[in-house]
Amino acid sequence: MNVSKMPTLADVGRVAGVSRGTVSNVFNHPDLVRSDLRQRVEAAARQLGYDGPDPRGRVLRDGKFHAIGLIPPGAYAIADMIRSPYLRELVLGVSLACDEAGATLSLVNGTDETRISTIREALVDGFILGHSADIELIASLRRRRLPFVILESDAGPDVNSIRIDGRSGALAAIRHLAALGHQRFAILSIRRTSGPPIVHLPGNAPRAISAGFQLDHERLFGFAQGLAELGLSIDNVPIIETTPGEPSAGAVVFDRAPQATAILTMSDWQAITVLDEARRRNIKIPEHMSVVGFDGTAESSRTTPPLTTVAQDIVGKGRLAATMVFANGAPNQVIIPVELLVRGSTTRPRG
Amino acid sequence: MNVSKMPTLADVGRVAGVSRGTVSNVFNHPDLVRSDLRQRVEAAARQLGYDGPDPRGRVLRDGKFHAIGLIPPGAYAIADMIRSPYLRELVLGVSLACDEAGATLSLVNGTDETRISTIREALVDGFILGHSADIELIASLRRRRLPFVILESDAGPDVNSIRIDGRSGALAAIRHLAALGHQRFAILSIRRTSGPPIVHLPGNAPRAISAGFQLDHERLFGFAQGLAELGLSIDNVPIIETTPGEPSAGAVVFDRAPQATAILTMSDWQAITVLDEARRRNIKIPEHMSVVGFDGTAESSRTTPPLTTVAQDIVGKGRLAATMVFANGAPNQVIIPVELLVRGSTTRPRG
DNA sequence: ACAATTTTTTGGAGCGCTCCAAGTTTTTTA
DNA sequence: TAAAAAACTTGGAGCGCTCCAAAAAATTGT
Repeated sequence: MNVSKMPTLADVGRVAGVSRGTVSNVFNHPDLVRSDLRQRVEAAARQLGYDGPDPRGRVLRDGKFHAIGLIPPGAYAIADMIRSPYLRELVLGVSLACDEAGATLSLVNGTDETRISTIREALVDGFILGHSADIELIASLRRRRLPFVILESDAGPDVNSIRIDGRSGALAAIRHLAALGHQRFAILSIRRTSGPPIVHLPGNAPRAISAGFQLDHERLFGFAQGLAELGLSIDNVPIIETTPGEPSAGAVVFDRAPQATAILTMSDWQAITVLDEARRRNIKIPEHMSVVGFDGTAESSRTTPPLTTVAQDIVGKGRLAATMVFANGAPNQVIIPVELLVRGSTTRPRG
Repeated sequence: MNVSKMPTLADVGRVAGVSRGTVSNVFNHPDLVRSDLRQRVEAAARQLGYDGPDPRGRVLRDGKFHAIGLIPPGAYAIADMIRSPYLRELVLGVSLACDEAGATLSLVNGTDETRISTIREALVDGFILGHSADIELIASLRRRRLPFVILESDAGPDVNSIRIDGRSGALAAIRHLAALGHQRFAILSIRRTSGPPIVHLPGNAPRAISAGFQLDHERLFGFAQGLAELGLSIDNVPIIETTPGEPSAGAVVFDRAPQATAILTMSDWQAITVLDEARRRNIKIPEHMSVVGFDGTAESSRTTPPLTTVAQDIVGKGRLAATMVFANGAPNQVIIPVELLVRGSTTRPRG
């Protein structure tokens, strides 16, 4: 369309009768330029339709993009980012820190296959990596030699990571249910790969629930500990792995674990699907079934009934992650505390 | 941290004993390079820890960022992007098109004040502008001479825009309610500035509802037309302007327009707040009150009851917008059709 | 009025890359 | 085997910018 080349600093300088450097100063350090010259330059810029230094040149010269890349977990790229209440708040936190730092937030897209090349070419100064941190991804991040932070996945002492204390949270959830008198549980865990829910019922020993995220393992460990305090074994608790956002998660748990009086989940998102399914089946929550979420998202307080959930400061986590990337300091592993919010979705079991 | 400079094409060339150009070819046009040389170069790259051409250099040379900037409407920047069901689907659509084009999606942040400078400096090849297209913003987009598309706001024949046929949608909504026998309506419109809901009751003439978005005006026009067909004037219908996401929208409409039997909204998001408030007040939807949403978001089908709503292809709109930016062709104004989805939130009025 | 000091302006260097015309080597053809 | 054709490699140019040391201009002090 626009065949006419964009004017450059040099063009403006030529028209104003000053050097490139002075024009640059007018835009970047106006206080260094005498005011009459400054006005001449500004007039020339206006005349040429020059709107300030082109970011392309600046990028090369400064070596900085002033942008941060957010790599979503899982295979669904930005779709999940949008659909998951947890990820939404995370994005919000990251974006707030970016705002404050005058940086831009780039959503790094692509499937598992293209993601590595995307990482190599993304126009960012650092990355925040969602919770599916596989070896190859981390290797490619290292090669790029940019600061990065991994969430909910500990990649060792030489890598920045931020995690919640998922184990304590899970433990607190079980203790809360135990105190209410629950004895029969079901757990909704996260399936890493796509596909229908995977159902692990007691007796299907040995149960291979090792393919998930580190996030799950930690929480399952907490559940196991809590169950042990009750004299129960997690091996006798049905565990159902569902893909994030899988709408049938609720249906599967009601169908396959009908004896449970309380359902523990890995996210508010999952818990919400359970609530939805319960409504569909006319199962009253919490009277017929207690449900515990995870994350403490804004959504969790708006459901009917409001969710009892293991809350974390998600926005703060996103903020902190971005801040760590910007700071680019020594590797650090942060653990964020969690808090069990007891709300309306849990009560004593019937009967 | 990393004091050692990153290796460059030239460094790799030096080690491999070839020229810069050949190394560049190895990474960008490997078929042009004899295989023995290619392997030598690859070995040298590996040895130096060179992970491919630095995007910074490429940006300047190619003049392209391969990225698109999404400027959210309103003052809340990315927060709204995350909270609004409509914007979420829009982001999804844009991101899908970006994926296909191998481009990155940048969320252009900043408040109204900083947005102009952000536009000047964003590392993108074009913009998609949410529905709050003010003159100054458009002027600054023009100055940058990058392709851009405006959504839900017609800025004239020399600017790309995509809009839904909001008037027809609004008309269809009224006709549907009229066919059910409704006579008394209330309208939830969108307040452009922040603050509590603004209530326009009949009699408060002249009603100054002119400060909103073009989006609203069109729909209000459609409502007015439909009301006229019923022999009614929109001047006798309460109109309440609420900020997007305002949780009290529902409360205000029930308090201030108690005589209505049907509530028309500008978004599913608003309609959902009405549903929430109704539940809180034990007002049965649709038995006690009919509610119509706008947008046809995924959320609208999951509410209880599912929303009757004026649906548009939001994901497709985002996709199209991105495609138009990438194509950078002659200015074009697209109007997307809408479809009234009649679901559970509307029925004949009581009595 | 002139030197010393301060303020302002200049233009070379270089950020890392890719294109491309020209040069070099290898392969094919007669 | 030499010339013609094809395949491959080279390195200069230049993308637009900002830094910075040095030059130039303006101001101050005596």
